[in-house]
Amino acid sequence: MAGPRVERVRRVPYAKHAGRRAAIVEAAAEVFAARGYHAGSFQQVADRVGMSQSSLFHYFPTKRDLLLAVLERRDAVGAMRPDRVHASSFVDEVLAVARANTEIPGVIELYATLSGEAVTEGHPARDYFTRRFAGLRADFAADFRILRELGLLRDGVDPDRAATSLVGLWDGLQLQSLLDPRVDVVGCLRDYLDGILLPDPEPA
Amino acid sequence: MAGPRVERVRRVPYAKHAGRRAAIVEAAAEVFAARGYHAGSFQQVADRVGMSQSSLFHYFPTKRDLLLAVLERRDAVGAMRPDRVHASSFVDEVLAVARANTEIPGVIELYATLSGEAVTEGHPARDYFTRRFAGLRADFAADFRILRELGLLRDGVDPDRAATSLVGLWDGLQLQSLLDPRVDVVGCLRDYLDGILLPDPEPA
DNA sequence: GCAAATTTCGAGTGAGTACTCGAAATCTTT
DNA sequence: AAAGATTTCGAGTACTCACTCGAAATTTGC
Repeated sequence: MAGPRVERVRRVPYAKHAGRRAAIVEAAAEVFAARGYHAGSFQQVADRVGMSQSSLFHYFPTKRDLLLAVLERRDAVGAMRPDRVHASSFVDEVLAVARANTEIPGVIELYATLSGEAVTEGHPARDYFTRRFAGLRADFAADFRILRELGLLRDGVDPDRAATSLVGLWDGLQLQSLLDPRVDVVGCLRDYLDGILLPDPEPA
Repeated sequence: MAGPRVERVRRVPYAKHAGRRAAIVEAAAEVFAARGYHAGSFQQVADRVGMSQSSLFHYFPTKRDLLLAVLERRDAVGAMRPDRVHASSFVDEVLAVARANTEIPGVIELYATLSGEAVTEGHPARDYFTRRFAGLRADFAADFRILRELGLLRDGVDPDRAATSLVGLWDGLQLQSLLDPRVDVVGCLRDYLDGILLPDPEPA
């Protein structure tokens, strides 16, 4: 009797696949950062990565898929929090991330450009940014609650509102810094945090 | 002898002109607010105002011109500061403007959408937003300096940095509020101002 | 009421868009 | 090396874009 008909499904895609895909996502991130989602085109991404437009469609069937891949990758990269060990405090950690963002070119542009576009009708990244902002607010609110437990939060400061403000301030400062590099994102963030937090009790 | 050849230049355009133009600008503001500059089209504006696309070109020779007219109009409308008389303080005035923006639909969308797009390469509104942010920072910095003179600014608060932060916070909060209406723009702004200003000295 | 200026529009134009398709080239496994 | 799967690309599709042009309809000044 004949063996069972086996659907041969490729388990490992060709070796090139992952590398090509990564190159495309990176090129797309650059294009979207510089021109925005709507104004950036498949052709521009193809040119930058050195492939034909139709080859791109082999990896990403729609422009929307390409955008979502870009956002996913950024999350993955951003998840590697810098120097959590060396950060001596919550403030240090926030400022370290802010400083890292200003130093890696393209990150701020990407988020500033896309978050603005994302509020338009039916934009594919709208959901992503809604979740992202909500997540950041929740994370910071939790941090502030812990700080309050530790007696490090100034009286009368509401953790949820402070979290919302911190996220807003951060984003707004980054946008300004794109139009005028003299804007000091890190300095202003430090001012804000200094204003709502109490100094560490000096070890006698 | 014949009279001098007079170049007849129309001084007053046809009566319809101003009204039509205003209607177009308003329709364009709605389109740009909902879809952004690049994604919004002449056709959409024409449909909304009930004219043919080619008629629009009679009033605005390029899309860029239309965008600049929209931004100019918003400045003109915004220049009518609400209730400067009834504002009992700097804080009240800022919060009144913030509240007004949240209540007039379309204003926040327009600025959030366009300011994000404006940081992209060669965007026609880039210059506008650069100037606008710089102007707001200068205005608020001047206000904070006056408040310091009056002894109403908390010690250690730098007027310039506070102005930059206020503008950033305001913008960032508005963006968040578009994606989640529960975000309390006015409340967070009040929190911030309360944090850097001193309470009025009670009249004994 | 008449001539001139303005306003309106239908019908394009060329360029660019996301995306499809079929077949050639390349890679993997056997 | 042969067979099968994957990757690549050239050519094309249907569509939308900002914008042009020439001529008809309308408004204005006289």
